Amino acid sequence: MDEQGNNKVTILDIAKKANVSPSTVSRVLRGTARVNQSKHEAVIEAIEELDYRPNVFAQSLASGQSMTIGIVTQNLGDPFYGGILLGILQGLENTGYSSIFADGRWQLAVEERTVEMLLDRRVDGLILVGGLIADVHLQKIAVQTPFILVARATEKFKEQSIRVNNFKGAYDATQYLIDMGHRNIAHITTPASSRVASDDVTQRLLGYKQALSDAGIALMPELVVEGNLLQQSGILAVERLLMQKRPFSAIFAANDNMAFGARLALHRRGFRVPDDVSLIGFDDHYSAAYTIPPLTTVRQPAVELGETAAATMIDLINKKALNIPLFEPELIIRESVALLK
Amino acid sequence: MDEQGNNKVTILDIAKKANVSPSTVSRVLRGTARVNQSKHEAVIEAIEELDYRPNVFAQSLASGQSMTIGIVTQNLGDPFYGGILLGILQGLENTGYSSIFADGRWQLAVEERTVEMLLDRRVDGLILVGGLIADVHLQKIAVQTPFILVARATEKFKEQSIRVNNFKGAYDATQYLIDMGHRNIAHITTPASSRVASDDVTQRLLGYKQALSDAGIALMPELVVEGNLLQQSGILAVERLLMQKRPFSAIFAANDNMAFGARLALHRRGFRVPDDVSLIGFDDHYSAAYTIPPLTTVRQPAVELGETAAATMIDLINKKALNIPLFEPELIIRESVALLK
DNA sequence: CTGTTAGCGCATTCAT
DNA sequence: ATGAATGCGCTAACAG
Repeated sequence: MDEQGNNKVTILDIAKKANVSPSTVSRVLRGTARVNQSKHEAVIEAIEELDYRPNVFAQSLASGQSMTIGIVTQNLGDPFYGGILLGILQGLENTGYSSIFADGRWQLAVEERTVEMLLDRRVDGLILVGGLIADVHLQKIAVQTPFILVARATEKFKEQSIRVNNFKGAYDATQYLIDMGHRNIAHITTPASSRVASDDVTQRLLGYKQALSDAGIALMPELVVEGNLLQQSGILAVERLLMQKRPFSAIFAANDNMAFGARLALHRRGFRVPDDVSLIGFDDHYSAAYTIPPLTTVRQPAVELGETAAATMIDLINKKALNIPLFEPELIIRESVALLK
Repeated sequence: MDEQGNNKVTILDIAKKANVSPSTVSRVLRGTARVNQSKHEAVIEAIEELDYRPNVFAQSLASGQSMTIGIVTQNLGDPFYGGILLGILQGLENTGYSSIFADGRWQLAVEERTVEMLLDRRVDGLILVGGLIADVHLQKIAVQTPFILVARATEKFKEQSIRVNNFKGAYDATQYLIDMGHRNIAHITTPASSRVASDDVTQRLLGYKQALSDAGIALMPELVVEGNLLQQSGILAVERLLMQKRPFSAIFAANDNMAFGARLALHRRGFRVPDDVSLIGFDDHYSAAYTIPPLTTVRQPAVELGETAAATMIDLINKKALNIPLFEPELIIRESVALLK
């Protein structure tokens, strides 16, 4: 037991107290070499008694390793990303690595500055959750520090990306609507041009198309409208949909946010969900179960993604072989979809 | 312009290149003393050409300052907390300080470990966003590292807490319901016992009571029910409310999550919002505007809270006088409240 | 297995 | 104003 938090205890102090050399202390501390049992114990004891805490800076300076991994976020406050972050933190627990966060706010300039900062701090690895940084820039980073990509477009860096089977998720959602009797199914996606950061959305579009195709339903181009993943854009998308004469009985939105907006727009126009229009989102936003009606959606295993990212990061640092699974999303059936009469 | 990210450039390299001593380089780097104009320029130039990046560990080791402030969160993924974090990040921008995050997950043990980690990393300051750490523990921390409290109960540490006028927010919300003709107004709060971490909620309860009292409306104890701030508990609260015979025409929930749950429960029981029951929440959850109907709520200036926390932290480190304002929340009127016929 | 010797890269006296 | 010297606390060869 100790009383003062004022920690000026160094490795030297405990070396003296334990009657060994500093190096020996360092050895038991890092487990980097075998040490005589009695000395080992003496050191441990001294550490406890003096309440010794290693100076991280000295350690890093001497070893060249910072034992920290940098995490770049874009959406502090977003539930899905939050789940990923949580998973990363859990995955890093008891590994000896700590994490340092920085938020890019979905602004390229901020993100780049952020990464610079992390690199300056000599992080041993980088986990990018979402983000806009160009592949060429990533390539430069790669020569200096290993990185993992989560929830981000990944043509070039598949091997170091944690990926979800968005195609499958979208396919299942669409097929479910078809099974419920719907034929005229609208889809809210994002503009191809802005899909740089999320070919996820592209995969969802493809899944939608494939499901229609497999069911022998012709794709109606007018029923595919675009938004920007924010709620507001779901409203506009539905406005556009309604302005066309092309009828539809169901909407599959590429994410829950847009589904929320879509529902509000439908409501304003006097259409009831699911009585008049069935609705499915994507992400299982944590409000989805508490909306009226509760929203059918596709859940991505956010926490697992994060945990895998962390584990993979460590493997990468240790130059172990990587074997990243493709995660399967899950259709969560709730009351926003009705059988078409 | 440079091409290789491989940075082994030290202060010595640029000293040579600029024909000065390492100390001089350090001086221009830190601006710690006047340096001859020409040498100054030479150093700057060398730095640019060699793309020199100071080694943060060496700096910290030598100076004793880490230039980082630790941030303890509890709710990665929660929009309100996310706003605070964003504000902190913004407030720290261009101050020379960087931030290192850690999440306590609302688990005391995890939180304590987390703080230890941050302390080991010699953070110059600590910002605790929410959290359960006991006051006595905080007291111990205080002797070692200055800290700021945000969104957390704060009997003992008022001077270093960023606070919101929850009383006023709740008062305004309740009064609004009264103005709309409601007399039988239910309130969903949390159990007094679990309010350790959030006397905020207590303040909301008091504001509710005061508004009733000021309007000459007697408080109906049966109309005050308890939840745990999660959506699910809002459902249960309404169930309990409905089971009693005591009629009510409006509900003011201590947060939006519970309001969402309440609305779902009302819906299931066949009550419409706002036709049958008016509803107000608290927090301006970012889905609140997109629910059906859009939810009237009280907005806390999350980002500002964070910014203030950051600014205050820096003042604290520099031992400047603190002058923290009490933040005023704002009633956001939406369609979930109707005039009582 | 263990002690000794050098640094890691920078900030900071101390002289000059 | 500026260079030389010293040390921050620890790790990593190097001997023994």
